[in-house]
Amino acid sequence: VNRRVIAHVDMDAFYASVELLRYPQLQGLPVVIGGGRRRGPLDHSPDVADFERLRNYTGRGVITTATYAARGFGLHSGMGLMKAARLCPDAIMLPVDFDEYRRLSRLFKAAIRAIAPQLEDRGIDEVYVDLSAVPGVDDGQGLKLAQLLQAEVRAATGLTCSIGVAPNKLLAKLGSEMQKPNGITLLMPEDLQSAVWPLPCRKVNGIGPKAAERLTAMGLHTIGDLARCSRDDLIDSFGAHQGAWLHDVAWGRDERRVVTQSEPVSMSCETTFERDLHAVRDRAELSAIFTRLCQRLAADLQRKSYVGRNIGIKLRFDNFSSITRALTLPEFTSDAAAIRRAAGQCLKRAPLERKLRLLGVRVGGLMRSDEVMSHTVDVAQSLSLFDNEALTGKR
DNA sequence: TCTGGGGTCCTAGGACCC
DNA sequence: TCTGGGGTCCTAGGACCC
Repeated sequence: VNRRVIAHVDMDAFYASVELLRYPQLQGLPVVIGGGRRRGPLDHSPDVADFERLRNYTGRGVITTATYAARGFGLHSGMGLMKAARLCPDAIMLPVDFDEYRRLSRLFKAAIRAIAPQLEDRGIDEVYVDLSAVPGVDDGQGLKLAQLLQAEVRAATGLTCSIGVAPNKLLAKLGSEMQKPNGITLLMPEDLQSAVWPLPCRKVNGIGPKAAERLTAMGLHTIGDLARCSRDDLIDSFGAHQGAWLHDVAWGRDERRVVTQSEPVSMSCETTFERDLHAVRDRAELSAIFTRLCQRLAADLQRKSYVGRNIGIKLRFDNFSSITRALTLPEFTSDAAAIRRAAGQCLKRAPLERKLRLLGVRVGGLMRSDEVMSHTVDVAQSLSLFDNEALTGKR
C-alpha cells in the first residue's frame, strides 16, 4: 500500500497580509479589511494618520480579514464592522482589493506548482498538494519539503503561510491550523491521540456551527469524545452518510483524492442594499439593481466562457431570512437579457410583503460555451444571423 | 443601525417515464 | 376497489467553506 503524503498550505491572514505588504507602515497595528469596494486611491506611502478608522464607518459590511494585531482586540472575519468599531474604534479599515489578492494568489500557487504539480485549489488563499510523487518525500523528508514550499512562497510573494503535512487531507488541514502563522505541522497516524483527539469537533472541516451544537448537546466536545462513540451510534444519530463520516474523522481516516482540476457548477452575483428596499415602494431602484446584477453575471459568464440554463434568484428579507427561486431554461445562455427575463419570472413566484435586504442572481447547470456547439442554443444563434439587423447591416 | 459575497454539496419531495 | 420499483430531472432549503 502506497501511503500518501498530503500537504495543506494556508496563507496567513491573506488579505490583511497583502495590504501590509503594500503599507508596511501598518505593520503591528490593528487593521481590518472589509466594507465597500474602494474609497478613493491612497497615496503611495500615506502616513498612518491618513488611513480610515473603524470608528467612522457606517454601513452593513463585515470584516473579511483581520490582522493578528486586530485579532488581539477580538476582531475576526465575519464580524459586522459596526460591532468591530465598538470593540476597537481606532482600528484601521481598508477596502478589499480582489484584483491584487488574486494576483498574489496566482503567484503563490505557481510557486507551489513548480515544486509539486498535484495541486488542488481551495479558494484564493489555500491549496492541498499531493506530495507523494515528489522526489525526496520518502521517510521524514516531509518537513524539508514543507520548508521548501514556505521559502518559495515567500520568495514569490513576500507572504508567509502555514502548512500541515499528513497522510490525508483531513489531517493536513487540521495540521496547517495548529501553528499559525508561518508554522509547519507534521501529523502522522500515531499522533492522532495526542494531537487530534484533544481538539474541539468544530475544528474539523465540515463540522460547522449546527453539527457542533448537536454534538455538544450529546456531550461530545472533542474529536476524542467522537472517537469513543461507536460507528453504529453515530449512524443512528446522524444518518448513514454523516454518521459514518464522523466516525472516520475521529479515527483520522480520509481517502479523498487531491483534485487537480474541476469545472464550476454555478456563478452568481448578489448585493446587500445600503437600506432595506420595498418591492413596491422602491420598485424602480430595485429593478435597476436587478438588471445590473444580471448584466454583471452575464459579463462574468462570457469572460470565463460559460453558459448555463438554470437561472435562479435569492432574496434576503429585513429579518435576515432568505428564499430562492429557480427555473430551468430549454437552452443554455449567457445573455444578460435572457437571464434578466428568467430571473424576472422567478421573482414573480416570490413573496414580496417584507422589505428586502439582499438580491442575488445565479446561473447554474453550467457548460463551457465552446462545448455547446451541437446544442440547440446555437441553432437559435445562427438563426439570429438571418434577422433583419444582420441582413441590412445595421449596428 | 448586528450579520458580505462567492461558492459546493446534500436532502427531500414531486413530476414524469419505463 | 387499491396500488411495484427504478431512474432522472427539477426545485427549495440548508449546512458549510473561503
